[in-house]
Amino acid sequence: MQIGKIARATGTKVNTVRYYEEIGLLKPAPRSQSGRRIYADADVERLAFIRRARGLGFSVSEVRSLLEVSDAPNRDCKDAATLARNHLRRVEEQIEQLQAMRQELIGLARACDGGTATDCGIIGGLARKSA
Amino acid sequence: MQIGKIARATGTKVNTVRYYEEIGLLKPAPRSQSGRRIYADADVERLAFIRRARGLGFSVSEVRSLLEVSDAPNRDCKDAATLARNHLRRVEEQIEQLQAMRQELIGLARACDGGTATDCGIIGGLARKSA
DNA sequence: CTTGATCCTCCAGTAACTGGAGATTGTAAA
DNA sequence: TTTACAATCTCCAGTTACTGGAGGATCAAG
Repeated sequence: MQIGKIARATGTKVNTVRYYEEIGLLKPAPRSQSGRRIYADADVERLAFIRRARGLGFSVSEVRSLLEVSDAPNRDCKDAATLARNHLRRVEEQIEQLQAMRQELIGLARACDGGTATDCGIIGGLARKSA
Repeated sequence: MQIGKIARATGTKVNTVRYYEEIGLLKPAPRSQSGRRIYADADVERLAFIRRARGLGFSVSEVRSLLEVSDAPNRDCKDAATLARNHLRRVEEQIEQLQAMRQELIGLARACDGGTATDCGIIGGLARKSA
């Protein structure tokens, strides 16, 4: 299949597929006579794997590591497990940060009574130390 | 005061202060004879405002708008309120997304029994559609 | 008079794509 | 057969919000 099809099959943009090849997540696809990339079913699976990992927030370099493990079936998966655990921790930290932001934003919004900027709790809250 | 001091006072890097000037969040600071930027107390407050807004996740362009409102004391603050509400919604969406990721990651991690890559629930979970 | 700390400007790099220009190639209808 | 249109190709610039560094001036202290 050509690039458009594998892109559609995995919910990826065509440019992104080429980008993944460029950075080595996908190996260079063989070409047709006219130079178009040709993909096999296995490539769809690999790309889907990449997309799922990215969708879970793994960085490209982490995905690279995950693919390495995946490509070596006999390999111990502890690297993958470590990656996943660390990533989970990061995600949880982000959640906490965002929840703190949320609380502050709610506080700010509550302090806004719809008057002028001087009286506005949002502007005022940002301007004073006790945000 | 010079740039190092205002930077320290607001927990900003020196380069970042210059960057904010470059993109117009701070107006060009007057210079000493030798060309060094000179700041007043009001600039500390403005920079602190910027930092707090950024810390709450507002984008630079949103901060720009918030500053505009803040700079026009008689202006109706509804633009600021709208910005804050929209931003709050974005933050909440992000929290939800991250929580979904978190659940999936926990599921993946649980499926890993520490064996080889072939049997690993992490690799397997990423490889199969039902992640 | 020489450190060492600050400051200056300019520029490149980060992450992970995304979009577009300009040129081919493939296909299908008129 | 021509003509149109879709899909592909390569290359390159732009996005966000900084961050870090090179290379060079300036300043205060000892």
